[in-house]
Amino acid sequence: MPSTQNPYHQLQQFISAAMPIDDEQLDIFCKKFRHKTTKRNEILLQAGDIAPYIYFVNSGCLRVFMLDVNGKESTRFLVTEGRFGTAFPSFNLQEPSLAAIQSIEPSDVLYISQHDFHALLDTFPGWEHVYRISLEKDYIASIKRIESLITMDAKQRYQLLMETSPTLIQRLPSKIIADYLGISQETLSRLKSKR
Amino acid sequence: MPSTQNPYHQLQQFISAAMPIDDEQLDIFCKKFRHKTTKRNEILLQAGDIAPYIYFVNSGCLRVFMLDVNGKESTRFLVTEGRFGTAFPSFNLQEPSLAAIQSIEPSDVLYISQHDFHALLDTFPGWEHVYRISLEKDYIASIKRIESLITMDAKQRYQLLMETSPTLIQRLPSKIIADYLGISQETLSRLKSKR
DNA sequence: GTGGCTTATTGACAAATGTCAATAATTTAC
DNA sequence: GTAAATTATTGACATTTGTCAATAAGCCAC
Repeated sequence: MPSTQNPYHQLQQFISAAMPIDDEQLDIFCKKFRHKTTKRNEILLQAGDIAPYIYFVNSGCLRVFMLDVNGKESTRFLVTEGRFGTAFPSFNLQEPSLAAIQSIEPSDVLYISQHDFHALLDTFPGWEHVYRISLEKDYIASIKRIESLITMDAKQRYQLLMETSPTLIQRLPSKIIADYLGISQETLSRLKSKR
Repeated sequence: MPSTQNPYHQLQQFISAAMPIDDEQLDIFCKKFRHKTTKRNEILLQAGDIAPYIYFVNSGCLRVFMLDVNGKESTRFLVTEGRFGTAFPSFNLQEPSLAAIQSIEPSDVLYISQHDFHALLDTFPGWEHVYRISLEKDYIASIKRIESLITMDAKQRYQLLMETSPTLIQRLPSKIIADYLGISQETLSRLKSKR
């Protein structure tokens, strides 16, 4: 696994594929990120705190989830290898987060503070462009999720997820898949058994 | 109503408040947009077509909605005065749209092609920044909508909408509010009567 | 490897929401 | 202003999904 040798390898690939940048600048860019490995189920952000960091996942999986007063969890977002993720409303607006962040697998991540992240936008002319494109993609993904939630029933949403992200379903415990789909664990279990 | 005198007035306000720009440049910017008034229920984009335009609403209200095989409509997005809106995935990726766009009130709008819109990003240095900030806001709004859909029941979602957008509820037919909340018209009617 | 904890499955039932139909109220178009 | 169309409400019932509980299966830590 490359990340054990150079934790910045994947981020370097990501950035240099997205915008023209020379090696020296790329190094300066990446060094703004710090490196961390996490344990299974480690909490990276408590609900109620202000999200200080955005993460880039080298390996593993982060989960952004909410916990209601009855203890019911709802997974808002899942972040796997090669992707950025955080509790976005909190990170962006620097207000207390409704959601917590947890690494559901032992993970290898880079992270950068909100201040440094925004400083990159000023320092690297191409970065605002790359970030904007990335926002467009994330926004489209969230629109598609809204569509599925308002137009599909539980079974259709599960089938859609099987088509679009079969690896997620294999990889994650089904209680988390159920949370993500907005249905109960029992309903998901029944969907799976009844064809 | 200012828009009857100068249809660009509101867009000028919007842009000059968001980025430093002199009057001449502002004029060049705004003239990339064309002006149109719509009739009630006029369809601006058919589902299946590629969204050519993004709209800026001077007055009235646009609705981005999906229609399933059984004729059930689901409202994905509502766009009111002073806001940009389109069938975003289609406009951005230039692929056929799952959603249609309709002006549910007689409306006064500006519109610009995808090509011209992106050309503005190159021509006006500040515009990429303003657009990025706007994307962040829209993305956050969509995350909050996902949260409400996966954590709240119909009554809670309706109460939330009453708190955050009371004017929308007054202004739009309740069948559209119901579509937007992802519930049936009858369920919404019952929620309203039962306190 | 074993014990203990977490997760998954299944059943019985309850609650929420949808569907269909009939009627009432409202709005629109002319 | 009036007729026609659309929208809203309400009832009866069906369906979906959730909840609780019991058990089974899987997995993790030591």
